[in-house]
Amino acid sequence: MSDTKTNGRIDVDPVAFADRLLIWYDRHRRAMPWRALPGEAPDPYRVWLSEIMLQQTNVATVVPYFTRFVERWPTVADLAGADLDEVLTAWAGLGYYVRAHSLHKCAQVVAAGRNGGFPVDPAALMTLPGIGPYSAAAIAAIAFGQRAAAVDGNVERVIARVYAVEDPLPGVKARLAALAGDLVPAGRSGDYAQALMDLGATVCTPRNPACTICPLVPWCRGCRQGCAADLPRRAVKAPRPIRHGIAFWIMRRDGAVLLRRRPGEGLLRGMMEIPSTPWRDTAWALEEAALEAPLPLTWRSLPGVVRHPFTHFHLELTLATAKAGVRADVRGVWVPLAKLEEHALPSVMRKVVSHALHRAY
DNA sequence: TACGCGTGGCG
DNA sequence: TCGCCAAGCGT
Repeated sequence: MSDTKTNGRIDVDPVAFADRLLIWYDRHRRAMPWRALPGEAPDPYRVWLSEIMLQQTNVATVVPYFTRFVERWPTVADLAGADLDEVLTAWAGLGYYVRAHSLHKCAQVVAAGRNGGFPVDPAALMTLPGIGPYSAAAIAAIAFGQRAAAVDGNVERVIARVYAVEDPLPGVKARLAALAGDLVPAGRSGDYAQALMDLGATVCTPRNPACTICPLVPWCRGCRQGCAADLPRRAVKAPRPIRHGIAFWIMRRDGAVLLRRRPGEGLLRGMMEIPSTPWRDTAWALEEAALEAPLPLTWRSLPGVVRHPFTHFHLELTLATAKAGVRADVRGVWVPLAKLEEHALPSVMRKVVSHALHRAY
């Protein structure tokens, strides 16, 4: 037996656990643009940038964004010197846009600091915008070799299975973090953090975990009990309501379309949008919606609906279109069709553009 | 503590 | 098609 039950708690030997995991990691290490090669010193700027982008976001999605960012802004000082709107435009499509605001702010704080570099320990990192408990620990471990437990969704899942924790998330978060903290080895902290996350992403997956090839099987109570795939348990979530709106696709005679910037707080903060009615629980009639339009024009409904799922509601947008004169005076910015990509349009608004272009004529 | 905050992939 | 889930943070 590799573990013993004591006081209802499984006792895992941390040294053997970490050794086995690191051997697996050395064999299966996946190259990623922000990862240093073995023996190479990591770049804290790239580690930080990747960790912010990877918050609730898959590796495959992040890679092209990360590459564009470091090509355009190779150092934290470069990023600090960029305009916020440039950063928002480069971030467009990645989601959770408050991260882009925090990223820019954090770069400015760090670049203006005494040594122009990132702080080294988790507590100091936590004081920076956009860096919470997970990111602070991950950056400290990966960039600076500190012994810190980076506990993300992957690690929570692995730990819940190893210890067969039946209590549901999010209530059990603190306990999982404590268990994870007890297992962090003294050496190779960065490799250990990345190994545990890689294992969660590729072997100890949410559904159909590959227990037959898992290096942690000797210690995994969830696997032995056959309940690994059911863990971690989660509290039931409230159903997402549907909200409705009408978006106004306004084409000027010279071929430009009206965009406007969303407020600096709330959903899609600071991003550009096709103007629309407020998004509410009931559908809009066109005559009623016209009162919310940026200009008093003659509207025509386009067939079809643009659907987009947000975290806490589903949006259904229909489109109304109209033509405006070149002298139309309105709050917003007129953008030629060919230049829409140069603006910070979130995915839902790209869907609106696509829908309008396919249905308008 | 619980909620607001995007998007894409997968079964 | 749909619900779940992802290298979470801020309030």
